Parts: sequence; C-alpha cells; structure tokens
Amino acid sequence: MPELPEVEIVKRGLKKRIVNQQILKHEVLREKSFPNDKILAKKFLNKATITDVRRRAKILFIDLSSDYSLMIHLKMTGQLVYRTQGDSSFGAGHPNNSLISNLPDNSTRVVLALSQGQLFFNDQRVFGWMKLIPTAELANLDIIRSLGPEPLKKEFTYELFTNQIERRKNSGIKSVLLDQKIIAGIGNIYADEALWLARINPETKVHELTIPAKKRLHKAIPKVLNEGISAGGSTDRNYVNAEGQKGSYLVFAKVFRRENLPCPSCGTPIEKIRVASRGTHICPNCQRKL
DNA sequence: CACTTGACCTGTCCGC
DNA sequence: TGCGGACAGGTCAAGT
Repeated sequence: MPELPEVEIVKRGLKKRIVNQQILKHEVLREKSFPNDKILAKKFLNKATITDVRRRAKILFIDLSSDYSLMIHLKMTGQLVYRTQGDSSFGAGHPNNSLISNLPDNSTRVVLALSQGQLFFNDQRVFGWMKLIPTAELANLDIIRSLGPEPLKKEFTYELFTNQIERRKNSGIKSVLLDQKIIAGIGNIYADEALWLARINPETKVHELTIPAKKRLHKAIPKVLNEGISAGGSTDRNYVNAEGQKGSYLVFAKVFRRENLPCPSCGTPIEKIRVASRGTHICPNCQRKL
C-alpha cells in the first residue's frame, strides 16, 4: 500500500498532532502486529512522551522520551489514524475524501491511548508491524543500513542513481526500482508512473538502458513522488492519512490502474501486464521494448 | 553473488 | 446468493 509519498503524508499528519503528547497506555489486539516483549513495552512505552515523528524509506519512527522509538512499517494495508474524542473538524479536507467513521474497526491491531486522543494502527492483511527499539540502535539495524538513498534528497544525483541501478545490471528495470536497497521508497504505483514518464519499458534490462533513458528516469522518479505528495498520497484501496482521509484516489496517475484508458501522451490504450510477478501498467506505444 | 518465485494474511471482486 | 479463484500498494526466505 503506502509508498514513500503516502508514508510521508502520514508522518506529517502525525507530527502535527501527536508530538508532545504522552502515551497513557497501549492495547495490542493482534500479537503479530506488535510482537514486543510485554514488560519492555510497559516500561518504555507507557508514560513516555512523543518527541518526534520521522520517516526513512517507507518506515516510520515515533521517537519517545524513554529513548526508545516505535518503528512502524505499514506494508500493504497498514494505517495510522489519530482521533480526538468527538472531534468534528476531521473530514473537512478534499470533497472526495471519505473518512473512516468508526474506530476501532475490524482491522485495528494496536491502540495507543494518548493524553489528548487515540492512535489506531489498523492493518487488514497483518503484514505490517510496529516494534519498540532503542532510538540509538535504529541506525544500526540491517533493515535500515541496507536501504538505498532517499530519492527526494539532494544526495540523489544522476551519478548515484546510475551507480545504484547498475548493481543489478541484468535485472529488468522495474524490479530494480522496487528494490529498497537500490533506491528507498518506490513501490508499484510510482515505479509504473516513473517508467511511463521516462518512456521506458519495465522489462528493459538495466544494462540495455541508454544514457538519455537513464537521465529521463532519474528526473522522473522525484517528479512522480512529489506529485504524489502534493496530491496527498494515492489511495487505491486502503490508504488513509493520519486523519483517516483517503488520498486523491490516484488522480495524478497516468497509467496505474488505468488499463484500457487512453495514454495521456499518445492516446493508445494502456495495457496491464505482469512484470516481476507484479501488476504493471504501460503504454505499449510510448514504452516499447528496445 | 545475482536473480526469481512463493509465502505471509485478509478482503474483495468477478465469473460460473 | 454461493463458491472458487485471482488479485491487491511490500518484503522476506527460499530456491535456481
């Protein structure tokens, strides 16, 4: 579900609302979603104050005054929704943005009671997780250390981009874009969008890419990610922001989930194919194989 | 080592 | 309406 733009939107929403609040207690409705030592959780989670909310790749960190952090991965269907009691201001956003009306619901896995509201970790498919980890140890975790560069940071130069993708020169470019060790934060939606914008067939091997194609792709990646953020994230099914509102339902998407609709560039019907065992959307005219 | 595939879960949608 | 199968935004552990 959530890719870099969606996780970024959740981060911003949470940061605005929950920093400086105290965690009064927590309730784990599904063990797999928060597989922590219970004594540890009681000691370092309850009574702690939230000091910051951060993001790296698709992973969120909620830092605590106990020097521990909640590390959260939403995977496909995870949501983090904050509510205050009887708050009527929610839902005042985009007119298409419907709101989760009842919480907890049948996908709620963990509830944090905060001093001024409640934070719900919902996750229909139970692939996501949250873990309590000493803040100082986060950067040393394998899962963090092995991540590729953040594509919206200055460090994401053309040279770094090509060095990274050429680590997998015999793979198809789409599967490489999805590899978090190569570039952090791209998922299935933004991979398809970036490849369309760069006019590259997703099955093209990295070593077959021309220099102009690589330059187009390097520019396309931050462009589509920023568009996603501007649109408030994209909602295919489950994604909602920290207020429980959906994103702009893929209004910015040029190919994703638009099979049989005309390509915005040339009018050819978009096709849905399978690449690296993922649903993949292309314009067969603009994104021809070499 | 590089690369691909199946598994993890639950819900929904589509065709029969 | 019911049932089986395919599919869904992500990542691993296995396999070749």
